[in-house]
Amino acid sequence: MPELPEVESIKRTLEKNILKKRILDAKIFWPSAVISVPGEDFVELLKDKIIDGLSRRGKYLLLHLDNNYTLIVHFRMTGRLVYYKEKTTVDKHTHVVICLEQGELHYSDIRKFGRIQIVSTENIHDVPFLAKLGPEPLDESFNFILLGQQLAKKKSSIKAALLDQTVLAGLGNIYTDEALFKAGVLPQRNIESLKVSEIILLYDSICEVLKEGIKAGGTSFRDYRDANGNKGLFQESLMVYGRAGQACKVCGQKLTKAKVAGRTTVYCLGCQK
DNA sequence: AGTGGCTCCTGAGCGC
DNA sequence: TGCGCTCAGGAGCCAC
Repeated sequence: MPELPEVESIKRTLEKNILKKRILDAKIFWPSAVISVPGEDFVELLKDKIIDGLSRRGKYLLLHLDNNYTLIVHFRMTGRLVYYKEKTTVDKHTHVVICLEQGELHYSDIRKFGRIQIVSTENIHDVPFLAKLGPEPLDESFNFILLGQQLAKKKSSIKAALLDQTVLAGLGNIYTDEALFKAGVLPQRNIESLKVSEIILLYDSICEVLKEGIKAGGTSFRDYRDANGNKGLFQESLMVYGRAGQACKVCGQKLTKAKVAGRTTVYCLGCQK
């Protein structure tokens, strides 16, 4: 499930292959996967355009085209964007193929939650989900004071707040559980109960797990692949996510599993307070 | 404003 | 072997 480190890894592997390449055509196999500009044809907006740049905002990947349009890709659970040097056959989960002057870009998604949207670049800040996104945790301008201010807007559990993309952009279930473990904070804790020292620890932990995730090329728990079709390695470094019932790698205590903020959550009662 | 439930989807894993 | 069930979940939406 692509979160910030996975989308960043896709962006980095994609940059090497598709930057400055011209789009010749696009084929849509499952129309619900794409959202066009009202009154415009998705494929026509792509044809003959050059991919001028790539960026990432939270869990969204942005492909900037030279006609002042931007493709926004949200992978949700099982979305993939893979570059192939040669023409490649599609499978039943391939929803969009973007044909480049050299190679093809395949968008596939088993669970069909993801979407590719094209918007006019000048209106990009009006796109609701982008406009509402909270700060980028790895931006230089982000710090523990800003984290504290963002958290103070909420009155929920710390886990629910960290998953809220308007509080902070890019965290999903995996990195939230990992950051909370590293910070020694229980996911059910109410935000108001957090001490400044814990906010600082949380800030450091969020940055660390995200950076380690990027360094490892993301987490391939099940479906995630980068733009070259390769798995990430961070799943080998996970301390709690997916390890319910197993021994804590730090204290040896059996890890606890519970529903917090409607999500499966794993934590250590020995290490997290 | 918060939570919980529903929705969109498919595949894995399980019991029988 | 295969059926039916449960679970996984990002995020928008709605009811309470």
